[in-house]
Amino acid sequence: MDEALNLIHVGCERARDLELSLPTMASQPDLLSSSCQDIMDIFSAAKQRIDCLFADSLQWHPHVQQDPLCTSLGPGISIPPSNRLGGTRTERRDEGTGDVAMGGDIHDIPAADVSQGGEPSTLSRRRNNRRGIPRSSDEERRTFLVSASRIGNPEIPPDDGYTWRKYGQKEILGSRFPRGYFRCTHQKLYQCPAKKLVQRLDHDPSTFEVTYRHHHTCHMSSTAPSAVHPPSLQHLITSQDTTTHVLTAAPTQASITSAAGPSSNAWMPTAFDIGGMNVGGDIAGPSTIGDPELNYGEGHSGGLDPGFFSYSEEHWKGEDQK
DNA sequence: GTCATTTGACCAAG
DNA sequence: CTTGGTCAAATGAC
Repeated sequence: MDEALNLIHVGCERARDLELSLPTMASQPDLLSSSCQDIMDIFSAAKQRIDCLFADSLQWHPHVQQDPLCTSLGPGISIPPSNRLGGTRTERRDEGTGDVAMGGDIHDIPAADVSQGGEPSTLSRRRNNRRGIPRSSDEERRTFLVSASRIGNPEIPPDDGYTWRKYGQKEILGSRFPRGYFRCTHQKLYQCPAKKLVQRLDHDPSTFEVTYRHHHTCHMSSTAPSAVHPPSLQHLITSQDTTTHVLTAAPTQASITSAAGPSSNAWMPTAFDIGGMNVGGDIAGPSTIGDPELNYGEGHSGGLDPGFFSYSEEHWKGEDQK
């Protein structure tokens, strides 16, 4: 891991140098291009090392990188579909579902499809409705820890570029904070199945556990309003049977919908998404580090905040020591 | 009027 | 029976 970290260090330094040199290099596209290539190569090498470590620690097979189910999060971060926090019955049950087809195997039943029968009363109709998800489903889940404390209000988790509509909130056993349930705002319009569950951590209220289910399909539509401005990667933690990806992102205004109202829970996030597994960052702005690996998702360019790494490294080390 | 949030009830799985 | 996930009526904001 040290080797990967060193590479990331070097890459960050190069990126910073590039940033400082931008005014002068702007007129030298060749130099600019080669500098970008250098940085890409460095991060790419770091990614490979981290991937290898990941594969080893999780006993993944080498094919994991080619596995379309293992979606790249950027340099060094790949998430298997079966990745999730352990502990709950649901999560345990989902173990070993890494081969589940992603995206195509949607188990959620759209509301429009749920109603059956003729003209039942409200009560009977609701009784006939299939409530709750089949927890034994093999649906894909991806869990991340999202720190909201780096930029902006730590009470408000970062934006992920998607717009979410809250459809439920529930007290979870053993948790001080309720879990919020969100679905893509465009679920109906574009039959977008993406959902996310957001829960604040007991021991670290500034961190949110965000679980994504299914992928966004709404942004595939040319008319879909969803714009992806994924967050920058913060770091990841691997522990025992749990691999949790920790990210941080700058909060933005764009897609915060559920927290808008005065009656909303201040902490409850609406958007920070890797629902489409699009992770990168809008912090870096135009100076995107253009590794092909960083082109997360469907045509959304990603960027990494040069400053993010220095932060994440400290964080990483701290977590590694645990 | 439209859209989003809140919240109690419902449902399936364990 | 317990629990997590979802539905949908009620409510509020714009």
